[in-house]
Amino acid sequence: MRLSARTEYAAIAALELARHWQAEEPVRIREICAAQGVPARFLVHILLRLKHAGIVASVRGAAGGYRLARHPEEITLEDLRVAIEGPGTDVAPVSVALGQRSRLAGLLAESWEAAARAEADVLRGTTLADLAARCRSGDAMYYI
Amino acid sequence: MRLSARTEYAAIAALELARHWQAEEPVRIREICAAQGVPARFLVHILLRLKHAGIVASVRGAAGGYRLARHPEEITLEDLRVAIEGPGTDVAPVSVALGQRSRLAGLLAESWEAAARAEADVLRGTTLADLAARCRSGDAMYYI
DNA sequence: GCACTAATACTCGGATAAATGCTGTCCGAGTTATCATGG
DNA sequence: CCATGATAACTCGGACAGCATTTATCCGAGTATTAGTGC
Repeated sequence: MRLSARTEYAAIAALELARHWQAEEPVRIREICAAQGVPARFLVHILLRLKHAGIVASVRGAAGGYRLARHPEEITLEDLRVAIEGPGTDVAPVSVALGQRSRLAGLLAESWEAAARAEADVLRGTTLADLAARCRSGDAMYYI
Repeated sequence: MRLSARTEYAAIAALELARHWQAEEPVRIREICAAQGVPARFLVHILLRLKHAGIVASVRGAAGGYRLARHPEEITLEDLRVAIEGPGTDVAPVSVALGQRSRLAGLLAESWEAAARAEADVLRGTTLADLAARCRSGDAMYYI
């Protein structure tokens, strides 16, 4: 239920990259950290994971940095979450295991997973493009 | 996103108690463990938390045990979750903290919390009575 | 048959320990742009 | 003006340490039922 700091940092960094989507030059880690207050040495490894997941692309060497590998509209918060935490995360491993022999535990496993699906659906509905747009135009409209 | 084993065990135990809701005598820990394969010494502390949360009532002494403190229809999976994990669990503490100064992080904090709310809503819609009923009558009807 | 005592079975709650994962740092290596220097 | 080499800036990736949380286990204490024992 609680997000790991890694995942949060990943989203912050990715959203920062989304803001610079139109720019030519890649964004350096130092810039992200300066703007958002994220520990730099830690962010390195996070961006590395995002790169391996195909969400982010990197440019090496001086004047290098990171940019989004796909259009911001095609990257959702759920993408970022599974990129960091891995897809193999069972929501309720104990219930699933016990559910092999106990009908009761099996029912619970289904319920937990239904809740997790609801959460994932919401995250899948939020793209980086949405957030970037709301970030620019003070999103007073969302607070009616 | 991943449930703690404690929470899963709590739900299993509570659902087992719900099945014996109509019985006079309380259910002993050993019976729950025998039926569901939960470590006994661990379940003691879990039931203690559920008791402090007012979800479960205990009868001390020989022939003692546990029973639900409320009607199974008035106990949801969300109740069990907050009883075990505590209500003070921020979903995205980092984003909330950074959101004080960064609009970007603030937007993310809202998004994470919206997803968490969706999940909590599903859990709030599932009562122990529901699950107990489905547990008795082989719930083939749910698999259309 | 009755009162009293001992044994038993259960809950209560804290202390403790091992395992695991999270968070963050450090360091060396690889890669590229930039700049200085010499021809 | 051009070529070459040094330097700086950045990414890559593993190793590692400190810390917190999780997952139990253990033990003593409290409480009520039950069985036994003596009168």
